Amino acid sequence: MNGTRDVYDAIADPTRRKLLRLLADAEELPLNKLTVHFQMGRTAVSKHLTILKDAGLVTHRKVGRETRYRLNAAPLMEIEDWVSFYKKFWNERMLLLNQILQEEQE
Amino acid sequence: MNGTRDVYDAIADPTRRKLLRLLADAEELPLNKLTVHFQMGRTAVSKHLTILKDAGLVTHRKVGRETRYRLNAAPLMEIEDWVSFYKKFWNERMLLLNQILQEEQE
DNA sequence: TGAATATGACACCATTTGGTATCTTTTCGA
DNA sequence: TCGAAAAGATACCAAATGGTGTCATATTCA
Repeated sequence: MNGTRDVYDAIADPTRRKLLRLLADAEELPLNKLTVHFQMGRTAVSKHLTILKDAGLVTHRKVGRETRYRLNAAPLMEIEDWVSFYKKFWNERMLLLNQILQEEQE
Repeated sequence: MNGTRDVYDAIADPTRRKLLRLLADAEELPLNKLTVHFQMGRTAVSKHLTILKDAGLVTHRKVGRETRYRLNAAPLMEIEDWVSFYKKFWNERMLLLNQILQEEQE
């Protein structure tokens, strides 16, 4: 099911962010190749992939006896949109910081 | 305690994102003014604010009998950094989509 | 002073989360 | 053809999460 899971929720877990990164670097990877990079068992990794899939961040296809996963970054646009709203605040903060530093110099 | 809580984790909850937005629009707000915007009780909102505080996304100060909360957007830069890495993927996807649409037109 | 307001601090509870182990099915390859 | 590899499905469990209600404390103000 797509869009079932909140994207914010999907990326909250460090394991899932690492999975996204691995898929970003490798185009397409089966579960067992992904599992190697973690200390947890195959079932746990599979669950995390299901969550990513439910958020639309990952697609999969069966090839022989393995199911290969692929990154779909599109849903991350929502995060980008959301966070961009707050840019002005940390920019304002930067301006304030610069102002303070400048005053100290004088 | 600052930096105690993962920023990704802090923004995963919709209530907490709404809190950030309310603070973004209002500069400074006490707990009771914030609580009005939610269906849950005061204690629950307070807990969410503690989580935001632990992630460094919020500061607070006591004024009389109320404690006023203020947005600190700076930690969101980490999110911005993280998500910007994936921009190229949805851009590539866009390019691919445009290509397909163009082929269909011909 | 005394009531009402604002909040902190707990104790408590149901549900979700993130992991495990195990069993089954499908597929590969010697 | 038969054993091993890959993964799905499921049951289970401890801990975290997101709420609640209640009591205590500090502060305002009539």
